[in-house]
Amino acid sequence: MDAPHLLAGLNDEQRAAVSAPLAPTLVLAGAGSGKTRVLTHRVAWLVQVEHVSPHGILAVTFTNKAAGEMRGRIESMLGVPSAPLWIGTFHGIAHRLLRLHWRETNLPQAFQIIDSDDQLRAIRKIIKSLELDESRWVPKEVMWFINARKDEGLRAKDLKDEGDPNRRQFIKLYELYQEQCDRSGSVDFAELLLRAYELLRDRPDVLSHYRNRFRHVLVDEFQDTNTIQYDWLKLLVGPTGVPFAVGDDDQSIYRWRGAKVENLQQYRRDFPGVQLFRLEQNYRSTGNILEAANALISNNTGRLGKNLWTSGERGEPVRLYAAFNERDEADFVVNRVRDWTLKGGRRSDCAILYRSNAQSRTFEEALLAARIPYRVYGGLRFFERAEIKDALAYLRLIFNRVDDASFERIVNLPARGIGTKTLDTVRNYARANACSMWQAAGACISELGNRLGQSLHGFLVLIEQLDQQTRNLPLHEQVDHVINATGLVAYYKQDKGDRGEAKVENLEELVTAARGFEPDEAAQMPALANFLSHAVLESGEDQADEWEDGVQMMTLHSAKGLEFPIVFMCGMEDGLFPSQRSITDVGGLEEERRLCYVGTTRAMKQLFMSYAEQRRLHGTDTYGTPSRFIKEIPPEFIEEIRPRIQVSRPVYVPRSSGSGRMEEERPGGIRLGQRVRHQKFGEGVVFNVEGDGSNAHIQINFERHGMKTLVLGYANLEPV
DNA sequence: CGTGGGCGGATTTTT
DNA sequence: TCCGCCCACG
Repeated sequence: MDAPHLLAGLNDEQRAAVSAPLAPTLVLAGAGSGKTRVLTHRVAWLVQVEHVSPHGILAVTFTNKAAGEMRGRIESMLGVPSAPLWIGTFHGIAHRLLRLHWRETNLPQAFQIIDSDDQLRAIRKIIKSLELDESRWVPKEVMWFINARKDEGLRAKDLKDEGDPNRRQFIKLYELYQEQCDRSGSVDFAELLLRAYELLRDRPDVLSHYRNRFRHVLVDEFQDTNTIQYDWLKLLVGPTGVPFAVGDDDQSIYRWRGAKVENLQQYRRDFPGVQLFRLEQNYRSTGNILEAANALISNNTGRLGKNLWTSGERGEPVRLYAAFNERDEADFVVNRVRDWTLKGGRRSDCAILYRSNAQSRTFEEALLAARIPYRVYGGLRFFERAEIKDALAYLRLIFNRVDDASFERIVNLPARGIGTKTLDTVRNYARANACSMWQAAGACISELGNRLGQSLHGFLVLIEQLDQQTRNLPLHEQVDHVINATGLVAYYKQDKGDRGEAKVENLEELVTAARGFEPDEAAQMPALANFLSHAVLESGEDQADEWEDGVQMMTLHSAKGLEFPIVFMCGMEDGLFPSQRSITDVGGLEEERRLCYVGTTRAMKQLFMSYAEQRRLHGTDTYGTPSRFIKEIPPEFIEEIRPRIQVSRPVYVPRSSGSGRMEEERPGGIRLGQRVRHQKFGEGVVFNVEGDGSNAHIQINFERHGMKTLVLGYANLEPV
């Protein structure tokens, strides 16, 4: 039993994990320790050394990107197509199971996946139809409630209201929403997982079939699994399966959406004697960066324990910049990018990481002004665009008439004289008769007036015709026909300027996407249905231009799994990062710290951290203190580029651009943070100053009277 | 039926 | 400040 090429180039720990005996395994893989390598080599090992049939291997990831990467690497390693292996995301695998077993899970064969946007619309519609106040029953919160329960494996009937009328209403909404989904054959993301779990739980025949088939189950990013995903895995693996889990408790940053780091511990309990491997040698970052990261994360409690090390050089210290405000911070970053590119570096070697998307704007402006190309991750993706979703809605309705959400979306798009009144009639009929909008529309035509009835009838005929005309066409011609015959293309052509043009281009791109689409043979379904599911499950590339060499900008969350020679971690201020909302609870704070750890370990050669003393947030100036995470990094790893001069700075009068760094003291020595006394309001703290000289407006937080804005010249303030 | 102004809200994101 | 949503108006 040897396959030297499979173990060549691996370190001892990696080799041990790859060639581990066929028993439950856990690989704790630190950042940059070659986790994906171990996973892919393990698959190759199973096939080539242990002679496991690829047919018996299931590999699960969280993102399509990770799944695609793994598939590619495995194919090139095995030298054969990886089709017999099941490699996919949790949702993708669950989807495949449901397609194969729709009968056993009481789904219509034509069931459609809906994305969170559609889900929110559906929930909003239900809240409206109950005539509930949307400000009290916030659709987003209801959605969050439903998804969180599904992620815990709970149906509405499993929930008790505990005498809480609020909770009772939420449960009711959950129930109604699910009924609505079942009626229209829609399955949301959480439902995919829950149904797939119930399928295995309730159907012993199905369960034993898959247990026999998939003896080897490999899971990536195990720390990100939620309850239902873990329960599903456990069920599938059963007493005889061989699970191989890879994860890093220090990189668990999705607790807020149901991920349970505890699953790592639970796994060790559920599979006693699990073989544990630690990958601690880091191949990515310099010594300084690594030690800074280690020091930071050591502040967390309950870690499984792991210390990254590198045999590489110490490298440069972490550089810390105390910016004056967010524009100064952006200028600083731009200048460092310039330094790098002047030395011949690529712009795409540089990554600007921030806590929240809103922070990207300042950097975009600065980069734009400096004419440095950049790419922002996290925008709208292809299949999420309105025009694409419109076209898909037509296709979905053609495929599945009872899809009410799609019906409502396009019944009057482009406008064909079907207004609120007509729709109300149809909706009422549908509700009264517990039928679909489609059926209701057919029944309502006669009772509507001549004109309205005609319009509605026209729509029904249109859909029927499209179905007839396109039924036997290849997928891309089907799409092409639909976007033209419905008038969608013509409709968007009218849109003013570039926007209309871009939308039409996108619609044409949809045809191209359909042409290049390769159906999933295993799922045994019509190409159109397969394409529609694909569109939801893989919402497509970001809109940004990939081909251009640009500075990369993204949130800390989306940076996970990536690496860059130069990393800027910006907005390192308490309240921003860690975010205000997480500061009050320990678990939240520890998760933010892990996020900081993730950011830190993205850097290969240089890491810059910056914070702004003054920042415009939600339209008002705020004054922050440096993030507590900065203080958790021992000073020997940090070099301050411009040390802060004093704790409470003299008031600064902003000049026209962020370049000015002049500091002025105001008459009367008023500084931010200064305690002052006012004749009428008593004592308070200077919170903000805007404007010049004695005309300046000062915002003071008074102890007894709260926040007041006063004019300096008249306020007669006395420093305390 | 489409647009503009007023209003409230404002982490993180994948599927 | 900025964005998205709702309603009122043309």
